[in-house]
Amino acid sequence: MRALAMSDVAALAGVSHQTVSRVVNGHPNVAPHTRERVERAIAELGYRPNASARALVAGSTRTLGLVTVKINQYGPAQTMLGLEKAARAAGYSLTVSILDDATAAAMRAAVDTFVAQRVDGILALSTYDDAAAALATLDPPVPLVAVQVGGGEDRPAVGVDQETGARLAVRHLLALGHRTVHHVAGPADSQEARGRMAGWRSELESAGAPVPEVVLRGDWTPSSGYLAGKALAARIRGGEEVTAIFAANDQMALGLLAALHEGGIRVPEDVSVVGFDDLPEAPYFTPPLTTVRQDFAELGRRGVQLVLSRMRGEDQHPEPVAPALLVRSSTGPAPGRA
Amino acid sequence: MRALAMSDVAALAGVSHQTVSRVVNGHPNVAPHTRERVERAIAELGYRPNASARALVAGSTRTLGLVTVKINQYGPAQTMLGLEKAARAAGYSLTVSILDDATAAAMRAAVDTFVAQRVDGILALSTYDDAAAALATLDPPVPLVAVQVGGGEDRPAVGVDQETGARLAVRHLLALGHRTVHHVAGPADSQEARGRMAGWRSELESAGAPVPEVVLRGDWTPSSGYLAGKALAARIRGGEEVTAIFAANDQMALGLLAALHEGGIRVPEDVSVVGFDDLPEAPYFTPPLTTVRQDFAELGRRGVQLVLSRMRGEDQHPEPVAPALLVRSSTGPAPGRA
DNA sequence: CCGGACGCTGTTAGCGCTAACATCGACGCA
DNA sequence: TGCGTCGATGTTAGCGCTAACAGCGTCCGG
Repeated sequence: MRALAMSDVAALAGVSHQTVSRVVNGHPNVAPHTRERVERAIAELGYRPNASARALVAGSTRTLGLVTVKINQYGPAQTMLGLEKAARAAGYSLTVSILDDATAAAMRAAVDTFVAQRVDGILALSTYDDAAAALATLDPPVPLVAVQVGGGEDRPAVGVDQETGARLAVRHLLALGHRTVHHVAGPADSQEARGRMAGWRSELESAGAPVPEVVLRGDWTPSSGYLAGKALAARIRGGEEVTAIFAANDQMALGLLAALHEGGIRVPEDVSVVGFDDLPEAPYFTPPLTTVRQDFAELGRRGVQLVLSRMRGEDQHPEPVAPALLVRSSTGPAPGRA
Repeated sequence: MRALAMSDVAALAGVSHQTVSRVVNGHPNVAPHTRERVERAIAELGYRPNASARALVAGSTRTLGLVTVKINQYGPAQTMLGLEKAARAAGYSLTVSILDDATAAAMRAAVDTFVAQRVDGILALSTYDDAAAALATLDPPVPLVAVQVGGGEDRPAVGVDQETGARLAVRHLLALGHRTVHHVAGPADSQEARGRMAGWRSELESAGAPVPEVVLRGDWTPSSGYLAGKALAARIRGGEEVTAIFAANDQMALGLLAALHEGGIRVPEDVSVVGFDDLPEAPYFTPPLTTVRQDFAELGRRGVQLVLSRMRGEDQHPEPVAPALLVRSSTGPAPGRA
């Protein structure tokens, strides 16, 4: 049983396969009643043109490839949604490859598969240095754009402006009268984490506030935030002045909150906490979390827009997406200053 | 500038394109030194075989399509990861289509695109009735398996056993001495939500416990759980006996926890709460949440296994995946019974 | 020393489609 | 009326690949 082909439709409609092709592709110069006969035949047989054959002759699959790493985090997952939606809106399909870790070999294999599939463009989503390094060694014959990771030299990229986001958080805390802001950072090998840390530091510096040691470099998980919270609680009980904490993401902020709560430290009365990401759960943390929101849908849109423009040979350099601060109840005036 | 083809490699290696094909596909009967020459030429040019051309002649793209709806929830997102991983492990690529809503038209369009792309099999992931209904109207020329949604009549499907999961939760609560268990349900049009509700009810019935009215049919969001919690807190203050609550997912349990906390009701001293899903955040809720865990990786594996077996023409009917109860600190003995 | 088998390689056809060119009839204008 | 034009349709080639078959040299057994 051979699959349905254009010639089957042609036979049923009593025309040549080329006429069917013209109807399918909406060419002009087809007599209305011929077009109608062909359309009826298509509907009757349930015919769908074979994309492989089309791709073979057209040299384009109208497909984009997405490689991504460690997508269990909220941010990457949302970005992926945004990318898929934007791709589909532009008439492209998305083929995904979700890697466990960003080794150069795994990246290379994924990109290789995409190249073999003749995707029209490739999107790489990750914030880890490993991924960035692996990307740098790659030179696929189609445009490759990095999402949420500065691609290095001349690799085109889109991202959210982490530094600005962090500055927003710190500025908010300083405005509330806190003398300084402690930071629970993300992993050292994440560009995103470093961006947030850089923003935190530079905002403190430009406000003339002291820059404390980073409390802990977590791994984005609630559990590492919990560890940081335990350490911080001990220091506070030891008399150290810690009144404001900026956690590099909401999940760590959650762990932090739990540890602080256990340690009998009240948020926001004793300590203010800000996160980053705006998880759907964040408004229901105890207390509801002040955080920085990233617009992942917009990021996805720009990512797709950038590959498409590269495919057209344009040399566009999009602006980073601006994040926004959402103030809820986990932040308040510095103690003794209300 | 034409893209690299097999003939370019053949020319460089001084052989026919068919010999290149044999090398690429690992056929025997190629002289070792010829093979080596060809391999060198491939490496030198960075040649990758054109999957479209292969698919055209072989009739198989080694690609699976995944349609899914409302993937912002943790469960579906994790399942998708599991599916991608399992597909890649089996040597298949995954093309995804993430719909905003499960209208029949959108589903049909997505499946149509997959058929045009000549995917070898299709996976449909959703728990909503809309999606199930839309699926029922579809009859693609390749196997279509439903994941996490009973496909109806003869549509092959894999899923987690929601009912058993719910019974686990209820049994745990009853064993702690609670007279009965209240339920904060998920949306009425979700099969998953109904499965959890059915398990809750039947476990209560078989234990001879009274079956209270469902507190509220939420929409999986923390915010709907919060509403339920507000209502419940009011009823408790009004003197009603509510000591154990089973929320249909962790996010709603989180909202519930927040509302209970605000209402001055202690968990687990006054009320025990169980969720469903085991979010990464769940151990860090206040208090850490007892919940039911679903093994999404396993679900993904079975889903892929099922399509593949269908593609081979087998008629396999896999068992549902068994969930497991994780006891943390949000559940305790019924008040006055410690 | 010859014929058949076998191992290696090349040639050919065809997968389903689109672009380019060919054909054919109708119509308008001189 | 004749010819050019144009619109509708058909025919052909070729995209890059694999399967099937053909050719050709080598080696072994009788």
